[in-house]
Amino acid sequence: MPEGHTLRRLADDLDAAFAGRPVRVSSPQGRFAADAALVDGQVLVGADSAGKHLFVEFPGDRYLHVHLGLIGKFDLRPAPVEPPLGQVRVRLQNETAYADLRGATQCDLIGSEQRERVLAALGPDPLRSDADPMRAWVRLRRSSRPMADLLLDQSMFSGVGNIYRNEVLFRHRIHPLRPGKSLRVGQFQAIWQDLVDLMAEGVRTGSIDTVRPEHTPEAMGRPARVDDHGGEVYVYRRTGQPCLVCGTTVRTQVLNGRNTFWCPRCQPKFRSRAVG
DNA sequence: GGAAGATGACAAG
DNA sequence: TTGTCCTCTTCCC
Repeated sequence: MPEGHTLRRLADDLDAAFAGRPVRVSSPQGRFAADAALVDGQVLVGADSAGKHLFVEFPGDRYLHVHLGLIGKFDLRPAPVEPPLGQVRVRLQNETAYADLRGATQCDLIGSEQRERVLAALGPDPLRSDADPMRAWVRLRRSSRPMADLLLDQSMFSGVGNIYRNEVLFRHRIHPLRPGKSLRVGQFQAIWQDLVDLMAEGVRTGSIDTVRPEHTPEAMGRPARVDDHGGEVYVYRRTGQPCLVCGTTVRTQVLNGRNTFWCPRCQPKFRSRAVG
């Protein structure tokens, strides 16, 4: 489930398990073998995340840079170490724990200059206290692109993935196709603050829960239900089911290759501007 | 047992 | 817009 909160948790967990001690670095699958040899046995300095990127630091200006993509996983387990199962691109291990990376889109050993380049390409990250949302606003307020599109653009907001974007649009009653520039600054600020809160909660719990207390199963007298991804949501992957708020059937459409979900009643189509 | 799909991001046309 | 990469799970026969 690689959205920003997943990467932040992963960075924190890897840091707790490995930082400050020598670590064995290997590539059972082989694709990372040459790079692994360069840092094998060194002290792991620390792990950090930015947006959906993970950086594991080694001495001598070296960073293991990982992007999990759609299907990547970095599984951390306590010792004893088990033989690698399947395609393990990278394994980190010490006396107390080991972590296996599989299916990542990106996995490279880079220097700080390259790392800076990656960071520079990212928009403000709702999980970082030093993020400046106005950087996103100045672009968004001039953009005709749909909000659904803008929210997934990592140079606009980093760390936001498909679940958070669909859910935050629902929570603010904004139609996915509504152009960025039609938003008022107050709406933008509310969305940003909501992302900050929701994603911080995601880091705490490890799941994406977006349903407000007044709409929970208990409050609405519905049977309890938890989605595949471990939390409760309003619209994400709820195609054809009744909206939790108004009962209207949740709709879906592929937009820019990504599944988009919304409630046509709670998120009414914006009025097109009068031509003239 | 095999196809399809998935919380992502690219390049090519 | 389409194709491609990467791996695992779910669904259908």
